[in-house]
Amino acid sequence: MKQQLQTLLATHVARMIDRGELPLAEPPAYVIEPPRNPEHGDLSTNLAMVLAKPCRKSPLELARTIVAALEVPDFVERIAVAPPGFINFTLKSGALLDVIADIVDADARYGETTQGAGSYVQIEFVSANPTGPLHVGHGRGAAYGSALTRLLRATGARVHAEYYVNDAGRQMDILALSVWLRYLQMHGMRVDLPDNAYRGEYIRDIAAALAARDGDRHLVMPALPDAGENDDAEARLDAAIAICRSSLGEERYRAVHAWACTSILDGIRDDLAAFGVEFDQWYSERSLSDTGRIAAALDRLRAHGHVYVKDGAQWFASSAFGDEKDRVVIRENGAATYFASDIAYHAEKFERGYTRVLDIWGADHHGYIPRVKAALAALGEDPARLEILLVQFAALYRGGERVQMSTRSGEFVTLRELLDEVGTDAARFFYIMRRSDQHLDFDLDLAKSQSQDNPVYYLQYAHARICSIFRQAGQVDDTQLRQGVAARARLVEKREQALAALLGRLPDVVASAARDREPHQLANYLREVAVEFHAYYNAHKILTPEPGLRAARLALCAAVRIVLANGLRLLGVSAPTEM
RNA sequence: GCGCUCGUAGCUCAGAUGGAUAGAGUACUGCCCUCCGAAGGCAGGGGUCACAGGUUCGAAUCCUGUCGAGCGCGCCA
Repeated sequence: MKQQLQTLLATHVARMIDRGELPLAEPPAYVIEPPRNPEHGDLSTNLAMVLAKPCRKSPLELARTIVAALEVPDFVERIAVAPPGFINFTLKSGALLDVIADIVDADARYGETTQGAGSYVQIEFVSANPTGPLHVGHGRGAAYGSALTRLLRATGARVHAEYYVNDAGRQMDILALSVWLRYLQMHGMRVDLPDNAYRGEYIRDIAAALAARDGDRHLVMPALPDAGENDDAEARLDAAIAICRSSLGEERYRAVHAWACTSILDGIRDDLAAFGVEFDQWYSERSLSDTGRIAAALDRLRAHGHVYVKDGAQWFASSAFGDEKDRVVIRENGAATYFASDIAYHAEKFERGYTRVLDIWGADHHGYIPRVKAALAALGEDPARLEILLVQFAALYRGGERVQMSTRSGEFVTLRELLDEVGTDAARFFYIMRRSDQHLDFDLDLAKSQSQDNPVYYLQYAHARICSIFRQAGQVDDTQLRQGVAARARLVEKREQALAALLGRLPDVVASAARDREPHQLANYLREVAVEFHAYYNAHKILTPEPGLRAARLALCAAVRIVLANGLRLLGVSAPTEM
């Protein structure tokens, strides 16, 4: 109905433009949406007010002119003009209830649209360094990216979800060193772990598993440097890595390195699977250099004249493309920087032919955006095709105090711990119910000990309650459900009309949440549906003795259940039939 | 210092490409199970939308400034 009104108004406006009644070449941007106050009708448009300025007429007068020339569709009860110039449509009550038939017909597919059809989207998220288990900070990006993937697919888009694995670089060397030192300790050697190495308990587990697999094959006396040799802790760490490499030899070092990496990656995969997050591809950073993609990307930049040498290093002239300064891509020691990998990775993404590339990053990386966009521009690509979505890290609170987290020190709450405590459903919903680009205070005590208060239970309860009603009602087969749908005109109560109107919004909400990259819009909407349903349930008896009314109400309940189930599924939250 | 993101009820947050009387959860108070699930419902108080200007029919929303908060500014990843 909304769409019919949209086309009606659109053709009307087009006609006015053709006749020269409007001093415009293109139709203006107006909206048609349900007004906040239901007393103003079922749908409302600001068309006249938007036209007022270019027409130099009063919006009220303009609205009257438009309405007078508008033919009233058969599903509209009346059209009213209200100050300062709204045009309000009140639908016939039967028309509002038609959505129940649509919902029951579409069933699991209700909420899907075609606005994203033909688009091919790549979405990269989480991409946490495999140097330790995922913690609760990563959970937010995981929940967000996963929900967004589902939302985009619901609009008909093809979506390729990807995890970029940082399996190269210094962090991984530190990890390998940390595992090796624990391994040595396990074999009775008296070696110390540097403070800035990875000290989490999981390092011991990996070392133990390495010992179980390889025995004492990596048992070599290291020559660790004295603490006093160098004042800089990071430099001492690099020296330790060098000693680790030379002590083990390249082959054994690679074995330890690979073991550490895959061990942690396996854990991350398991955690994400338990969290309901799936990827189509795990893209290895190491593969970029192995396949020569980094060199190729830098060659492309060089060919365009955007790379120069200074102080022995190679620089990309990113400041010519809006970045605040130029960036090193090849260090003086000949090693490529992380940024160089990222250039190659994004160049490769663009070559794959996506209509849209989405990166979901922690907000602390926001300063990184200009240089990546600059690189794409320098490569001759359109940076606007890359959309970088920032997720603020959740600030953790325990006992009213902020929890400081550090992967290296091993002091953090893992995603796995969170899932064990509150479950996947509560955790996912907790993350998604707020805008992801805003700071989030994650109260662990609340999430863990008082999980009853978590809003997700409110939604799931509504779903379970409906399922319970159907159990009470006995066998309601497809034929009976259709009879109830056919009898929907019996639903004359205000709450029934309001509920039906609300259910009709799901496709719009899904489309809007996908378009704005804001899954929380759907979470808020579902809460509204649950509120409306619980209120309805308390006000009116569903299972009345009167068969026709009872069937109609059951049909409405079935529609609510479908909306809740579909919406929750898009957020990655289960819809239990009983709790 | 520069840049990015913000500032809405006691607390945590919504507010749909600017719309009609700014909402919810929570907390507090009082009601509602002989009746389909009380993990629920109903009712109540609580606001100078940080502050000051500007844009226009209309601003929490857009622009400028001030104050305040978080984050970022490496040949780290």
